[in-house]
Amino acid sequence: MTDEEKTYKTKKVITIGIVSELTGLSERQIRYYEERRLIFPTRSERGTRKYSFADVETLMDIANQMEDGVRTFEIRQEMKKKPDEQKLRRSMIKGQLNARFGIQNEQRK
Amino acid sequence: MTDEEKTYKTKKVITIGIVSELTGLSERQIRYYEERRLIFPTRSERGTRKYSFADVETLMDIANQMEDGVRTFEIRQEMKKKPDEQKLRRSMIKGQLNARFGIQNEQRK
DNA sequence: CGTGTAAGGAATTCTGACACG
DNA sequence: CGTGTAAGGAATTCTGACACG
Repeated sequence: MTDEEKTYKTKKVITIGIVSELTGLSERQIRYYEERRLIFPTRSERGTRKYSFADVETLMDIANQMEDGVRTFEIRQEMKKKPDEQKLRRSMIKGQLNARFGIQNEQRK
Repeated sequence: MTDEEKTYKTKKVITIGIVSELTGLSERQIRYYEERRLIFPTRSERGTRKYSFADVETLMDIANQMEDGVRTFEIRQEMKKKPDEQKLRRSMIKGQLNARFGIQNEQRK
């Protein structure tokens, strides 16, 4: 993945209405998952939420887990354990990887 | 580039206000370039324009050319000649590539 | 707990037009 | 030709709250 492609995935440019279309979730649900600290959109200058494709994917994952009866609290716990894109990115920014690339993103436990 | 990454680049999910922030162009300019048939956003159900990252890049290219005094008419001509991402994509959809990958995207003629 | 809804306001987007040049 | 702007309407988004459970 080049830097440009990485940007496409993580740049926050999608408004909540389109995220709703993309995920099938209601805006209410999307805002609630933010309140529960499962996703972290940025804000535009006037305060509208902006999401990335990575956020959209996280939301679809959340939706699947909610269907299975998982609680938001539990989903948050699980996200802490599994290094996902967000955490991977964070460590990349810290410049402390380059060596370990074996981190996996298991779909089902 | 995987299919997913391709989607990130070409999926139309960005509203005109954010495109304006990203490119530094006014909404008026962006709509005008569409009128001049240089970009082709899709529309949401209620009619708001949606752009892709590829569109944003095209717009930045257009902005550069406009600065150099190139007319919209001439930019359109040039886009016809040079196979850019959009055309490449089109031929990929047709399934008729896989063999030729030497198409270049010259920055300056 | 997770989500729907009505409420009111603020910001967004749209179109067609006039303006300058 | 390319772009700014005022105009009016329609759609979007935001927050805090009540509701059910």
